[in-house]
Amino acid sequence: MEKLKKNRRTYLILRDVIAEKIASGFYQANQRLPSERELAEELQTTRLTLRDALFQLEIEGKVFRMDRRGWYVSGKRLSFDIGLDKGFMTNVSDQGYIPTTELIFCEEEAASGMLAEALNITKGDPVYHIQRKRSINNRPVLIEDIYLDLSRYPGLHHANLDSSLSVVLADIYGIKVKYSDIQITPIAFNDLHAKSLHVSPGTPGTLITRTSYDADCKVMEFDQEYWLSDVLRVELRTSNKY
Amino acid sequence: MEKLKKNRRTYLILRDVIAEKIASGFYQANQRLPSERELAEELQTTRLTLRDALFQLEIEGKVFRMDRRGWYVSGKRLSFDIGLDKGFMTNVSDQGYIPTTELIFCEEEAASGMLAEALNITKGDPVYHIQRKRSINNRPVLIEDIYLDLSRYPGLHHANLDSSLSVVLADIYGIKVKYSDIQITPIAFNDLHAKSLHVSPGTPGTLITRTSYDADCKVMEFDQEYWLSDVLRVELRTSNKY
DNA sequence: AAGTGGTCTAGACCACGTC
DNA sequence: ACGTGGTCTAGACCACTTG
Repeated sequence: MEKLKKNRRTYLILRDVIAEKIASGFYQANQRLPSERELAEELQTTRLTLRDALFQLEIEGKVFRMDRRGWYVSGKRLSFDIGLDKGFMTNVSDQGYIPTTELIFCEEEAASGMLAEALNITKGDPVYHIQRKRSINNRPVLIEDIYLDLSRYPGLHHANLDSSLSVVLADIYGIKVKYSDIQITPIAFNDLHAKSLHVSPGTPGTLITRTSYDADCKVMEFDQEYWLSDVLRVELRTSNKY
Repeated sequence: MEKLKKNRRTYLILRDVIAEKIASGFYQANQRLPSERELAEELQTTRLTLRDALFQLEIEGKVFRMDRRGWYVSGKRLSFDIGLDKGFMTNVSDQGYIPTTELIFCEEEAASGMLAEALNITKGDPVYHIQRKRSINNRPVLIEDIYLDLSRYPGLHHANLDSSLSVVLADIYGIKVKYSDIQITPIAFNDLHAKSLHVSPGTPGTLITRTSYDADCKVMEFDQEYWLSDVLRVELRTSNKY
């Protein structure tokens, strides 16, 4: 590797060099890259400049980090059709990946003002808060917070929450989603959520917020999904309004 | 400003200090922050660490950069309801901001393979390519590429493309959008698009791709919008499927 | 012309993951 | 215990924007 020019966007050149090695298959999907010090030496540059190049590739979704574990080559993005209510597990396995869900906690708590508004209840009312971590091929890719109006779902504590919640609500309570209001916001992971996903605080994320309504147009659940941006592509078809 | 501890995520502390000054109104929306060197001195740190803090705030959407011009405090995000086909101009002005559109170019070109597929025509067929830059309160926030099957829209060259394209298509050709297929993908700005928006290459962006269909379910247009992530929140309601 | 942000150098120590 | 990535220092020059 010959010496590159100084002070002239070296990191963009390095970015392209590494991107090319990924495109050509020299580095394979999900493979760990050599250590930063090795790569920097191989490319005749400093660690700092090399890291700039890797950050670029990270934002582009071509590599990802596991905090303090190293850099890995990203796989294909998950295509997430938000109009179908397919659920995470089905959606991921349909695309040939292995999904897993881990329940982090579920507990009763008093509704905050924001939650009360979202669930259309009174502040301080009991809500059921479920937090789950979901992975694709063993890589954690999203943290999900689900909030339910506890008075609507007596005995929910006993249900198995590792799989699809909508199946549970349909089977036990006979309640199905009619439609949902959804917000998609680009965000940065905060320190807590970042830690859960083994990434650095500030990693680019996509927050998908969903308020689901049942056949009576009553709020069924309020849901916040914090996705790592590089794994995701959202798809949808607008409804026909004519 | 007292001296902070070494080697201990100083930049996260600095991030919070600056975020607090923004939240408290000490720094107002759209105001330019002091120069990096000034801020670093004021906060008793190095420019590099200070920049780490600013990058964090950038990913969080709390500040933004104009390339080589400095750091600015972000305003409220634009809420973009993707189900309504309100159009950029109306949408922005409804939320109290001033929208502008600048035509960068429009030209006839031969369809690439990808385009031919999207427009359901044959590779090499003539397409009309329109590129526009759109701004909110004078800040450029998105680059838009529109592709049209030229054989469907004879004489399109003469139309005024500064305003709404859908209005043009409806008024002149009597064609209206029935539904659209949409993809939302987190991306990084490439060097070209970054330059157009006065941001650095690699700035986080959101690509919204839209294929619009008319009443006969024929493709009307294919559209790629490259948004700066920090200005945007996408909203939608899933269609009722029961 | 001055000042700014953008990039880069050549180191260093720390906390954590892995063995 | 070792190596890794994460963070930080104290500079420097360049390209560009602004006055």
